[in-house]
Amino acid sequence: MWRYHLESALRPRGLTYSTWRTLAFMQRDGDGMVQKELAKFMGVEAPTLVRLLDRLAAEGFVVRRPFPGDRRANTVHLSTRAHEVLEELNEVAAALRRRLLDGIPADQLADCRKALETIIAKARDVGTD
Amino acid sequence: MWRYHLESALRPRGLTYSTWRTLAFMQRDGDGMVQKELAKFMGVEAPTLVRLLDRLAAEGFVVRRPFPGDRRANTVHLSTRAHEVLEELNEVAAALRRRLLDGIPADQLADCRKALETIIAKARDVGTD
DNA sequence: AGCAAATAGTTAGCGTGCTAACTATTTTTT
DNA sequence: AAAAAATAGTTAGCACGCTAACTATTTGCT
Repeated sequence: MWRYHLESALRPRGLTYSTWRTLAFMQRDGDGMVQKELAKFMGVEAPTLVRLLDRLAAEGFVVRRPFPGDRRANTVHLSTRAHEVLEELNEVAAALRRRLLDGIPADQLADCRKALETIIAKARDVGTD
Repeated sequence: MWRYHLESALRPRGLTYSTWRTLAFMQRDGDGMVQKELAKFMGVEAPTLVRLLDRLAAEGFVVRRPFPGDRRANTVHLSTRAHEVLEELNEVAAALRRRLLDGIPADQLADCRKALETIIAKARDVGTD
């Protein structure tokens, strides 16, 4: 539903939920990262990121540059246009988030977060035993 | 992660997470339903269900039968083989669920559920205003 | 009765996730 | 120094979610 409600703001700007999410991760800390790192940061496999970047590059939101020191690798960078669009969209996303969480008691949210993080930790363990 | 950990039990039986989920919904209450109803019950669009049923029918897990009284509609039914496989898989899924939730305080889980349900309710509202 | 609108199911096509397999480069081993 | 193994990125192909558009039937209107 989160995705769904954002679509109306994303589509007219030529983005989908996943391409927007990619830009958001880059903005947060990933600008200049090598693809492999960004994929891990986003929790996505390398081929998935390749296609997202292909689209973003075609639309002029992202540039791939050769990584000096390893000719296999690219660093990825946000265009100025990407920064502009992100600024608008971050506000839309924040408003939706506020709206969805509004009125939920803080301790309930805290418990929820705690429970979910525990589940995630346990799930990570399942493979390794 | 839930999906991912179930895959190892599903794949050798010729199922994916989504096809298994379809069978599980049918077992729970959807056996004999018309496709439209089952889709709604599962929270999925009609064309999505069509493809899932196509695969399940091809593998012999499911049968479509004409719905008496409306020649446009089919009812869908589990095969006996589907019932057998479901029995095994439900145990696997229950074990995983127990394992993931084990040790999380009951009140934390209750708060989590409450918070998430509130968010879902709010999200449903977003469209209608 | 007869035409318009709605409905059940389907097909077509896009976006995103995955794994497997390929190329080009880098690192490690011998 | 040469061969083997590992790594970054990519391509190919599958599954599944969606919307849009089509067919066949049913329902509703006049």
